[in-house]
Amino acid sequence: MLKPREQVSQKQIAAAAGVSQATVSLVLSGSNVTSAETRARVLRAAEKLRYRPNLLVHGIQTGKTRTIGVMAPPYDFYWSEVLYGIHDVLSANDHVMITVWPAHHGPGPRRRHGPGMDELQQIHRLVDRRVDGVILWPPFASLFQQHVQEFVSRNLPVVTIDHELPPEDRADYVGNDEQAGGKMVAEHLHALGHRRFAHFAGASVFNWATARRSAFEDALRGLPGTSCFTIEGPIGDSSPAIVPAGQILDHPSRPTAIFAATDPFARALYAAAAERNLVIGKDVSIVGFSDHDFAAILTPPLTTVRQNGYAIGRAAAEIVLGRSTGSITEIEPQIVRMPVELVVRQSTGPVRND
Amino acid sequence: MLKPREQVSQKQIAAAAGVSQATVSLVLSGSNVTSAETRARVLRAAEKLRYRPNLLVHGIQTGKTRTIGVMAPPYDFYWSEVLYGIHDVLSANDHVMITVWPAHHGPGPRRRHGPGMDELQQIHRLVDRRVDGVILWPPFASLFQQHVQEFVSRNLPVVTIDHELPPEDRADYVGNDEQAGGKMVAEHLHALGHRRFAHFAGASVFNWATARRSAFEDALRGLPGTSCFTIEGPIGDSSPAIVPAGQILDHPSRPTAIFAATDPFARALYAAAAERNLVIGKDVSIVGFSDHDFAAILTPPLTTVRQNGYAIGRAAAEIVLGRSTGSITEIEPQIVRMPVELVVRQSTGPVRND
DNA sequence: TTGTAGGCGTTATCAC
DNA sequence: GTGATAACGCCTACAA
Repeated sequence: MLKPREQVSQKQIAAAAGVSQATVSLVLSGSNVTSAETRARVLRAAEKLRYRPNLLVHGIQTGKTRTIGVMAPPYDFYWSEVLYGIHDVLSANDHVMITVWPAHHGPGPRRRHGPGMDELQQIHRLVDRRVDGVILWPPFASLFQQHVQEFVSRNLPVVTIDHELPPEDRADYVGNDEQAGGKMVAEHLHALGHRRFAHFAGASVFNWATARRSAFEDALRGLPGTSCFTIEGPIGDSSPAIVPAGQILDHPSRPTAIFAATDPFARALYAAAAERNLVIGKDVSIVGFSDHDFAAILTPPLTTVRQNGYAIGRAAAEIVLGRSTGSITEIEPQIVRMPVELVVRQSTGPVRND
Repeated sequence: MLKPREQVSQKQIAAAAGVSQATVSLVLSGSNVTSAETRARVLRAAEKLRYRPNLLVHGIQTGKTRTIGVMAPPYDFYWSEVLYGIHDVLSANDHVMITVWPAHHGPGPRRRHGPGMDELQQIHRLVDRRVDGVILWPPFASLFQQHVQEFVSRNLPVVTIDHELPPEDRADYVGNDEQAGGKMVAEHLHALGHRRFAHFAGASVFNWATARRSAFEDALRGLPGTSCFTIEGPIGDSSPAIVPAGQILDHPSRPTAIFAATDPFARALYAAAAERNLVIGKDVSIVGFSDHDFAAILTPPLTTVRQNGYAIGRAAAEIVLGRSTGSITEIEPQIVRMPVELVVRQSTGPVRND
């Protein structure tokens, strides 16, 4: 067996203070049963040796590691905000997070031993370290739904963000109010006089995408004289979203207003519009979703639906912690839908009478 | 003591397979000393019970948790790339990272019990979980240098990114070749005919900022007929960098070319220039540093120095792992300077003859 | 080939 | 007021 790094243990403090290890434990855990002088000697020795408790031990004893697994990368501005939210709540509750993701874009061949093998390994890294719960982002939750059972079957609390799993999966959910968002967009554009719409939808494997889509389409159906077609974009936005973006603009009955399911999709529309010499906000109005950091920088600045990633992250962390500590006891999945807000900028304008 | 969550242990497998726990351990560790049938029975039982090893135990036994502490937030595009790089190397080596940061921007009063208290707590969260090493970003390393001793004095390998600590701190270092970057910028602008320069410097508490600055200033000193003044910007870019940006543009001998120490600073210059009706790339040339995701979106697209955050992250992770596993034995700090690359876009142009 | 026993760092229970 | 001792899950001599 490997030699453990020299570590200061209670045993050494005991030796230094001339008491038993059990006494050291008592003193350090703050109990009042020891004599003042013993206590002082022990504390002094502990400080001098720079003792720090071993949470691994505490973990195997109590079954709680005060550690949460987070399967969500700093994918973009929104997800970084989500991570900040999770982090801050965990920190405030003396917890910590282990972050694991699918591999990014390393050099060399991407070895996979079958679909989802990476993800299964990552799950096991979390389980083997006995995390108290996990938080998942949509690509994980939707693409690897079977893997979620690895957690649930071990009674590990699971919270998904922006992707609601079926109730039998026993996962809590925190997301944005997609319903309200889609509706806001429809009403905003309609109020500007638009009647011919298009929706540049997110991949239908994602709950948020289908929710956003149906909310928008449903709202339009309630508004007389409107028409709308929908084109689905790629999964992830590294893929060439410009192709479907072009298809939308080249559509026989070109829409005067387009609702892009994400800000990056909106960006693809900007590029496609530029190629066709269409002026955004005049020839065609565009709305995004998320209010990414770049949304306000685009020319023209993008009208979009602001999601509060930070609040989402906080809510998710609060739920895992609640499950882990037992302060949340309901068996039914908890559902949180965070309000969103329409941020009107210059990419939307009144319809042109042509 | 709290009741541990029902967990599948080797004991239970032993009971199910009708052997001793030690035998289970032998089989699961892959040794060949057991009979084929015992082995099969044990493995079957383990699988049925969905056994997973407990790395906490392994950690207290071997002193290695296969976990690295990362004190670097997904602060912006560059730092997210760094995190991806760290993550991928760790994953490939069956390690995992715990990410801790200073608190973000939570609601309510930000309670601090003294300077750097948050950070000390975060450090202890890592130490108490017995991480095998840590990676630090500049604000941490520069602002809390004394805290670094909390790690070093416990023989924990420390790698800093973009901020080189003095050798006595025994921390390895990975950063960008600031020297080369600053020089590239000076030469690029000089070649375009510029002679009156300004540098919008990063806060001097940061190594990268002073390195960038002196590289630029030194290079200019070698180019005849040039002049340059420098104004230092705020720490972090949430602060109003627009004020010093304006000072630069309002300077009595207004520079025709400005080197901003960071892309966000360049952005502040864009805003200040717009207020003054200066056309960027014509009236004034601007260069940034980092090649953030927004650099190419700005109008005009920003000329900047590209740093390879992903490679930086990978290098840092490789060094901590090397230190932790003992494959790196040198006592002197390891130093890695990653090459950078000038990305010329439209924010720089030939000097105007006015 | 398999089982017993000691130990890793800590907490909690029980004597003393 | 303090010190043995068992227990947590696992590994590893060593014994059978």
